[in-house]
Amino acid sequence: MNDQLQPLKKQPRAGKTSRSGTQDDVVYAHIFDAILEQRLAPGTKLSEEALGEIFGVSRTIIRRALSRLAHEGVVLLRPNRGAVVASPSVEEARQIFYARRLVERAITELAVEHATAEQLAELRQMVKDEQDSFSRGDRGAGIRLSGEFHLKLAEAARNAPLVSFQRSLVSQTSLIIAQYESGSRSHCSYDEHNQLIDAIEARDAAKAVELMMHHMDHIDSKLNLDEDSASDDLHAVFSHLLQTRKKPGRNGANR
Amino acid sequence: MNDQLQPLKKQPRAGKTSRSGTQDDVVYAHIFDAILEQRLAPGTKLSEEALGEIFGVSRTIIRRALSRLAHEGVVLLRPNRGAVVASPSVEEARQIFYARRLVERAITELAVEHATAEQLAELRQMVKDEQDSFSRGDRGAGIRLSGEFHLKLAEAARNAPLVSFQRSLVSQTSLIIAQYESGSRSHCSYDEHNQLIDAIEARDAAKAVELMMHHMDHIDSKLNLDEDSASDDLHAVFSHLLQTRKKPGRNGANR
DNA sequence: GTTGTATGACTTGTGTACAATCAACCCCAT
DNA sequence: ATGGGGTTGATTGTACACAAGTCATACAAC
Repeated sequence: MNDQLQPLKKQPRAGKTSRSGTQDDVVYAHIFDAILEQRLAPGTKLSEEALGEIFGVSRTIIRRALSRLAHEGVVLLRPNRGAVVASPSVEEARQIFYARRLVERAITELAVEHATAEQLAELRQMVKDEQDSFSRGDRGAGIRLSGEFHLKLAEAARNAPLVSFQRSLVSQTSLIIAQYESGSRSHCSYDEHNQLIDAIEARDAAKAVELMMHHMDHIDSKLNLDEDSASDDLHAVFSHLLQTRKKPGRNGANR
Repeated sequence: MNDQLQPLKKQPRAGKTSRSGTQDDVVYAHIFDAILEQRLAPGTKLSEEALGEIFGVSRTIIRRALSRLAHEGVVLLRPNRGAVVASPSVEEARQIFYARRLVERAITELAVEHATAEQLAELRQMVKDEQDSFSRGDRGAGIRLSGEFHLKLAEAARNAPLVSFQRSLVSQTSLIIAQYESGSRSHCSYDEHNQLIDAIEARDAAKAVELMMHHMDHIDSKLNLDEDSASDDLHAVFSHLLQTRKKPGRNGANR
């Protein structure tokens, strides 16, 4: 279970939430990334002690990071029963996508109004990185960068509450993609991202919003959130209840 | 400073977030309420030890509650320097109101679509309670109930992410009102709330949204967020920098 | 063979002690 | 008198230890 978490390489990761660098944030960022890159599957149990050993900190720190992740909706904190990576139901996914459309529309309009040349350049760089990752075959990094693109766009909108809400929505979307993705088609086509930047740079709000909505359509058309995916089998139907059924891999526990 | 916090009366408060009752939630709810009722002014220092003594729990619990409040934006957590009640700047207030308009519009549309008869009844009851509080002269409870009305409406919209976002926005709005309210006029006129319920019950989305937007206009027209409020006096201008300037009452330190 | 129950191991919840950090204060020099 | 530097006091950050709860296994009864 825990071999999916790389043990704390100190190198200050690039475009991340790496702020003052209190170990608190480091742990948070690593788990957050692991989820965005889908190295942590929905339903995975997150043991406090195991994580503490991996990152070399006490449970206190882990606990704070988990509680923060829980508040953002990517981790489910069950009282007395520990934390698991959230596994959104179809209904939850719908709600998240609804909220995301709402927020992305507002963000796009605000970005058209407020985005600076510097921010646009950063966005273009991110799209390039994203494209590189995909063509390099690093699907995980690609998905994460795609998410961070939408987050960066929110920052360009200059509205702090929307940014924090967007952070939560983007990471949950990543989880949903992990759970419900149908084909192996590429996700956020970076081409759409580029066109979006063009429209924003041209200060064409109507076109930018239209592109963004189209982009949203694309994303969830790639998922099968239709009921049929539910009628698969009992195990899948109640996956959000069981959470984790497999034993914690006794022997070779931690490395 | 701490005489503004009532020391944990066990009586299970009525329409509140009082869930499973783990002391964690109790502390959170009490501080949250105190802020919504404006018994805790923006900028007030929230000492962990003092709160722990007041509520009869260890700092561990207080710390969790504070971190949760910080995530919702009503408390500012300065590293190594403790927590204070947030004091939003004019710019932050603008951003919050923008986001709130966005969310309230969506919530209203969804509520028109999803609200059950039972929920509408609850909403009407809340408006009545709110009206009672104001006419009873309990301005604090009135403001809190007014905020909880908007929260309840969000729940009727049946969209979990929006509810949690709305919670954060409503409480921050309460702080803004505390800081920037001009006259002593009543706040959310409960009459507007009632008309809103009527429109929702009639499933008239257009009218409901119009009423809600009008309602939002009313709320921030009562504030003076215009620059002039900035030129008031030095103390107000830099309140977000100083946070707490007064000495900790040397001698009779705690108690 | 299945269901219900009890015991044991393990995980999480909470309190407390110690270390690190910051703010205020005082003293001294300019 | 004013500004700088070190010291003191208090508050927060982190780790650890114990208490409480949960889950799993084994055993007994039906």
